[in-house]
Amino acid sequence: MDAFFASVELLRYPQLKGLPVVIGGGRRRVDELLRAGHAGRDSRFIPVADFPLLKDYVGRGVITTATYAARQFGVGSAMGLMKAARLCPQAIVLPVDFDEVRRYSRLFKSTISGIAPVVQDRGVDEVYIDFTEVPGGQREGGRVLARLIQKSIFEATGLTCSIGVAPNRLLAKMASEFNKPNGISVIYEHDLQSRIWPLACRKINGIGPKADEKLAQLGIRSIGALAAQPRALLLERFGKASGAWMHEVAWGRDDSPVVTSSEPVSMSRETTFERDLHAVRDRAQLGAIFTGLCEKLADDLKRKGYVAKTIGIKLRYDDFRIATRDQTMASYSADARTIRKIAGDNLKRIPLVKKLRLLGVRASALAPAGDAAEAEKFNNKAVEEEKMRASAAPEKIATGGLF
DNA sequence: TCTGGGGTCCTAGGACCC
DNA sequence: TCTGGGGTCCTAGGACCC
Repeated sequence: MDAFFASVELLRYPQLKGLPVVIGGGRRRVDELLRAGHAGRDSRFIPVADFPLLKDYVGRGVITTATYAARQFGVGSAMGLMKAARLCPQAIVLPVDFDEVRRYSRLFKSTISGIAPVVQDRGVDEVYIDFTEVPGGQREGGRVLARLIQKSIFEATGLTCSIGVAPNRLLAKMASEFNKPNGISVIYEHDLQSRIWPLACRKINGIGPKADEKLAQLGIRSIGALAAQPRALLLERFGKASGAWMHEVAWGRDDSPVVTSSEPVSMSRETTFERDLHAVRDRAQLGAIFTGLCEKLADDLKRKGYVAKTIGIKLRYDDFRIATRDQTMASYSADARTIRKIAGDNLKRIPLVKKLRLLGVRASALAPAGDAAEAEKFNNKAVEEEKMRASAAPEKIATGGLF
């Protein structure tokens, strides 16, 4: 989806069309700003630089999405809002409306599923679609179906998207960037040299800043240059798995399937404080935040019908370093007090000398709530049986084992 | 002027088991 | 004086993605 979060807001406020708008986490909501002295104007649309309480409003937020008009000024995703305000003082900042975003997300995804059922979720604003078995999916190399999907999404939501069509997911993802916004691009296998190889390595989904830097140090800047490397060199520099993968993707090869459903691996809640907190001096405040996170996490688990066996915590110090601690419990749980207890134990295992910036709680080793109850019963039964065996034949335990 | 929140996957070492 | 070869599970950290 094109500039998804921002586009959703433009549906609501069409008068903002063409203006630089950025969506990001503001700490103060619009109604608070009204009270703060903007009653005479429509405070929703006051340029960011005009806020007397700019810092309070944007806080430590970052940009989730910027409209294309805002991108002209060099602002973009993941940039701090304070920095964005300097680069583009006339930008209008709106908070993220997650409910609305999720609503449109469901809407565009169900529109796609109605046309092409093999769809893989890739977050709120992105999917992979398998055209292979869709009637007409091969016409004009997939362009006809892509056009139909684009049109149907626009009719259902009023939102535009960009579609890349290719023989595999890797190339389709890159192709989707070629013609933004509201574009379609079709890539064939024989386009590899002319259209993929000139691109920067960073354009490969899976090569991030670290790998890119390492490649640059080896003088490898384009995908073509990467493809030209001896496989052995990549294996040596990036390890067996990553090296082999890099070689494959540079040659446009990817046989990963479009996966239509999957079980969640973890759920988490985390929050960055308005100011850095000290473990001792701000103990009470920290404790309340911590408990709140555990309660939210327990809620999430219950609402989605999962229980967890492992509870983890994460904290970020004022110097941005991260520490995590995990603990696996004897049984599954989605209970807020249990989570709080285990998370608290985890926290005690981390030295808290520096100030903290972020605190998070994570549940992993998940199981569907019903299954886990069954598994638990089974486990208890197994444990009981083991005890029975042990008491029935203690000498076997004593001599034990193979020898 | 700093730098969100929610995820997945991988690696590497250690405990423990057969 | 010298100590295998599997396997699984757990933990901590890190890269990467939307």
